[in-house]
Amino acid sequence: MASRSGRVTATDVAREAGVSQTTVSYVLNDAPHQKISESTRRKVLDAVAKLGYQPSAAARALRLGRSELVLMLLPDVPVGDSLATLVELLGDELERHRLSLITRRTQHAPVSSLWRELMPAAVLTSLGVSAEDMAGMRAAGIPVVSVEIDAATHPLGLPIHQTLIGRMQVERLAATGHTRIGYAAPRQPRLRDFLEPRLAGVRAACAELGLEAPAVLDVPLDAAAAAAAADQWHSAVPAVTGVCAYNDETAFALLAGMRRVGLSAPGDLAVIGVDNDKLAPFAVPPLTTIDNNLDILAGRVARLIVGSIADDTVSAAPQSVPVSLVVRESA
Amino acid sequence: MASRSGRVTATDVAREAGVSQTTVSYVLNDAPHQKISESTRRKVLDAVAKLGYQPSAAARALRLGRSELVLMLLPDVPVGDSLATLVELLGDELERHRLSLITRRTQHAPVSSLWRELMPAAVLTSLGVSAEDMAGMRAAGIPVVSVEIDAATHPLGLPIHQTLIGRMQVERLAATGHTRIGYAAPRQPRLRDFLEPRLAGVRAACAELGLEAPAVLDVPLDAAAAAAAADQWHSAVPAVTGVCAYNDETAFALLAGMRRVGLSAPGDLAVIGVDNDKLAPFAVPPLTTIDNNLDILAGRVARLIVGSIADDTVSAAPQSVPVSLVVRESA
DNA sequence: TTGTAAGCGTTATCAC
DNA sequence: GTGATAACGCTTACAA
Repeated sequence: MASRSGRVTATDVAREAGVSQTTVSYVLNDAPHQKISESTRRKVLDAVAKLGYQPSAAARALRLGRSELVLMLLPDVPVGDSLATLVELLGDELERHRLSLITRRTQHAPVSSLWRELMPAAVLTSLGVSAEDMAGMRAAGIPVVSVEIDAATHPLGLPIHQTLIGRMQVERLAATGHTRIGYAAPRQPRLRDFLEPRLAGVRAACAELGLEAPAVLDVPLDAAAAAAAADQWHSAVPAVTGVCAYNDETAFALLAGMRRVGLSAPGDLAVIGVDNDKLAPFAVPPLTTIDNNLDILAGRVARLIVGSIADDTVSAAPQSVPVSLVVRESA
Repeated sequence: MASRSGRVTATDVAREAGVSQTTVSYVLNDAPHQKISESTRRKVLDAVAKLGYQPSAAARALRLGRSELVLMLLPDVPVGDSLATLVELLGDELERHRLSLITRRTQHAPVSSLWRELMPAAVLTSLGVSAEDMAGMRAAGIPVVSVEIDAATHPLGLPIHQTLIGRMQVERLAATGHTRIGYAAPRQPRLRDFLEPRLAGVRAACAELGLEAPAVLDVPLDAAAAAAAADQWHSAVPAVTGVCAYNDETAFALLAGMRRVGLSAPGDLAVIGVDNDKLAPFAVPPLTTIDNNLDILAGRVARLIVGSIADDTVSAAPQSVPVSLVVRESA
């Protein structure tokens, strides 16, 4: 029976089981250093089941000084397919550990007020979190895992090798005989932070393979504009014959643009995307792309989080996440 | 200065401002029935700013009996593009009201333990939440907003007119001269609950327009399989000339399948999707589709939630969400 | 107008 | 082995 409010509390369970509330807590938390007799344990568990008791997350958080929430700070970019997928996968993964994922845009509220308020069990950052905030969180004992673009500056984070992605795109194009490479960049300035490392990888790979620097053009998500870019690449001298697209979305736009000016892939212009979008197999022609294996990343990040919550030692070995080439027909 | 833990509490602010902790609370909560002198208010706010005080969500939740979390219960289907978008938009919208959206799969944990544990400010349900859970939540005073498929059974929810979507698809095809309609259904049995009302709408519209019942075929996300379906429709007697796809994804697969067997849209087979996927303009040919205006839905749901948290009167007027036809070239 | 004090439901430190 | 008891940080009658 509930005390006076509608809620069933540990005290109610204690009363029902004929033990003290303390004992209930011991049983439920699997006795840190306590020995609970089997009979008591039974009585308590029975009472719990009978009353349908659920501990209050708020009370627990207040007492422990940290909640079971994982705060994910998102950069202020339009969340694309792949980031959305990562969030979803991560949420599922964390759910298995009784953790709830909360996402917040970095810009909407000062980051510091956010973590102070929520006392999250861990914080996941990607971009745009200030060094002070980082330090503050760490000082407060909150494990911070950063899924960063640039592995070098964040040695404790889990890197997505954006640079590697760019490299792999070029390598594929080079392997299929292309020597003059184009890069289809999205227009939104907001994406700059994501774009740059990928483009850097492309540039580096071109240099290493002895190719000319990539011809970078804006390819907005608009067929007409994409057509202009396609045309420009095609009629350059020497002509660009292979294009790395920032992502699959951009690749789709480019393919549509090419169609408008009578160009086809991979004959006139080979196109390779990034993300392995669900629709990539249905592009015309089916889109060759780089899969960043977000499911694997999600699993690793989740494990890293769970681990750093358990151990205080943030031994977060920054394992790089595999990235794979998916060959279809466009490149 | 923090008491002894690292945290800055309202008591610290009080000390700094030279007032009682109560006064701090009054000032910060904008004085329900209190009159605070301007000078005190200033002192408090200054101290808050100086110390960087942030109230503890846990303590507040414990005291108030409810947190500032909004729990969204998701059906156990692979979260597709459109549901993911809804979640994202909703999260952004709720963030503006200082609410945090938490998503959970209905199946992973018993629903009752979830809400009892989190004491959410509101719960958002879509499918697969039992009547008992509903009743339990309502009894506990938690506003429940259901974004349901079937408006009739959930008069307090906010309906997405899935049925209307199906209707509109057929109407477009009929308007462009098609009399024999096909329906491209996804294979996953998990999607049944979403599929059925749409298909029902298609059936109803066919009947009302005096057309034959739709020829329903499975169109999995596989070009080869989709090709078989396309062929079957095309060679039926009388031939199916217009197909409603379950969603844009299915439509993409179908278009790819058609290409394999030398069929083209809309000439041989007109295709109309649902979702207005970002990539729909880049389909070959550009995909005609139904936009379910999730941004509008998200806004309404958010307002409904915020409203029902404020008022206790769940006057949730179930306003239906507009759905619009986006004409491109495929149908 | 401001302060005192009683909880909200846990966990954890002691006694027994 | 088990049980009082004191926080955790906040809101809100009730006093002053």
